[in-house]
Amino acid sequence: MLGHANQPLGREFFDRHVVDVAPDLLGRVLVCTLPEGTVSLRLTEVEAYNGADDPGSHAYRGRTPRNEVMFGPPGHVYVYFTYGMHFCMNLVTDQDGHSSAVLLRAGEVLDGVELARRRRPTAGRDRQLAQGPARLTKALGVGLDFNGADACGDRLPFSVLTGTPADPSLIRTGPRTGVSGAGAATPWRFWIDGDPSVSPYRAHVPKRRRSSE
DNA sequence: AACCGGATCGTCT
DNA sequence: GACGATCCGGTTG
Repeated sequence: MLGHANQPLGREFFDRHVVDVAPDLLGRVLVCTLPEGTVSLRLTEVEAYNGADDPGSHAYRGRTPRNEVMFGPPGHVYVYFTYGMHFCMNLVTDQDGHSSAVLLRAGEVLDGVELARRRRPTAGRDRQLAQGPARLTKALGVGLDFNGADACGDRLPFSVLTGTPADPSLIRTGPRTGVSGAGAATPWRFWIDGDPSVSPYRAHVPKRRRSSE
């Protein structure tokens, strides 16, 4: 039954509450096909961001040109640029008008390991190719130009396949990485326990102000 | 393995 | 004008 394991996920998959979609994405296969070739990966770590009630979300303070896509229909890709050099990628969830999305934090590269390694020459082991949200986008070849792209249907470059959903008993949850303030407490980070491609947990550490002495 | 600082710029205050 | 949903290379234990 191999064919059954790789059906594309339709828009209805994403048209649910972000906290339901996020763990359900674990084990799914994200495919990115560009002129240079295809890289696919099995999602192993994600984070839920729920715009309306979530102080950690980019959308919390309302609609801006950057977060526009989060407010649109589900199944689309929200890409943002951060730290002056990195891109991170989300899949928009919930109905049109809501502003929630799932940040893709890590994955295991399945197809296109060679291409991914060309894009990430500093990676050590293969498991590190997409270990971390900015590493994941780099391995896939994703930049700001794909903000707003549709991840459902037959359109390139993205599709999300059913893959083999993670065994629910292996799914762990915890606080989100890099989120400070009230939103930090909510355990909306999901990962597959024991998977080697899951990025090591780092608690948010506010940058210290240099004291005057 | 853990910790530190530098890189680098769009976004919002 | 400050800082971020980060990564990397260096150093120290």
